[in-house]
Amino acid sequence: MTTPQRDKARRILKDAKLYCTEARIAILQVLMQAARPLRQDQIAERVAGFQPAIRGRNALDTKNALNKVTVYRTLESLIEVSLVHRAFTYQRAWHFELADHCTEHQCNPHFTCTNCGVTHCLTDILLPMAKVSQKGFIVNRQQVRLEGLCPACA
Amino acid sequence: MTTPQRDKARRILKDAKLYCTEARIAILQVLMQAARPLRQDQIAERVAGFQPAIRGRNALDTKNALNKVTVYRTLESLIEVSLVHRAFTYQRAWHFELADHCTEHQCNPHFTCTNCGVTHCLTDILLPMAKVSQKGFIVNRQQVRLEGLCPACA
DNA sequence: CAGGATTTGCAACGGAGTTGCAGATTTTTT
DNA sequence: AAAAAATCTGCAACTCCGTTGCAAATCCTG
Repeated sequence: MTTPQRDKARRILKDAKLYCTEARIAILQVLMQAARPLRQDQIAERVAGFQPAIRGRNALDTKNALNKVTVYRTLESLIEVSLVHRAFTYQRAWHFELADHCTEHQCNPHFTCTNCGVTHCLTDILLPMAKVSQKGFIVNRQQVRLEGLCPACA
Repeated sequence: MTTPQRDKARRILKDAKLYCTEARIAILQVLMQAARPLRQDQIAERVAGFQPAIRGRNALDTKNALNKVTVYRTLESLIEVSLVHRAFTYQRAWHFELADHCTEHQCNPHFTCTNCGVTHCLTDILLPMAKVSQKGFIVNRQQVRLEGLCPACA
């Protein structure tokens, strides 16, 4: 099975010097298609819906799902090579997204709707970096979290 | 036992229409004395060191400590009346501080040292509120998280 | 395609937040 | 001041999620 997107995922992984495993390819594709940061379980869920069956011990499983530990470690490896990063939300579980529009230093604000709970990455804003005048602090990273109502719930 | 600070704590609780319990008084005092956001266990630890013994089932306990559930619910009640709020850190456990310098809408950035792990509330800065131009988002709250090296570790 | 390097799944653990409930405290009423 | 009502506290037990150990499966390289 080969599709343009799948090939792209493979290339990305190759460039990052990571094994091209089905799990990584699938998760990367899910993130490429995602419009917003996703939780691990949401990622697993979407992977399960994928066409090319993930070959693994449970390949024949109707759900075709990845183990949560696998998702966890896969994301870990993707984060390590800076392809993915954790979004910074009001919710308890971590959210993940491609590190596309963001630098290590600063990334777009993450907005969480207090009504529906969905988190969005607001790619059109970037707050200025904080200028810390207090003695001796060295800031390496800044993240902004917003809370309110999303268009659908407002 | 009565001290100015203790009396102040009582008054605050009274004004907030909360029962003046030993747990609330003690925790409020700990937060008033704290220079930075604290985790629940840190709060419990400090309460345990307090002079006026917390009268409770375990009053004679050498540790004179509060149950974590009590700390949890006490903080919850203090948050509900806006006396306290959760700081927004890079660590997994929540941190609490008096809602002194902050409004519900916007609070000072929280800085976490990547070396020693300590979190500070940088009271001298306030980033402008994000202007969300994306269609239809209503922002009610903004929080900023900073990461880097604190003066002691730099 | 064999063999070593990595990854995956399972099971089991860990930290931190939560809940139910009975008994203890605080406040209010009498 | 005592009794009643309202609220809190501690205990035990649970949930959610992230994390680790280890053996089996998969991926890459020669």
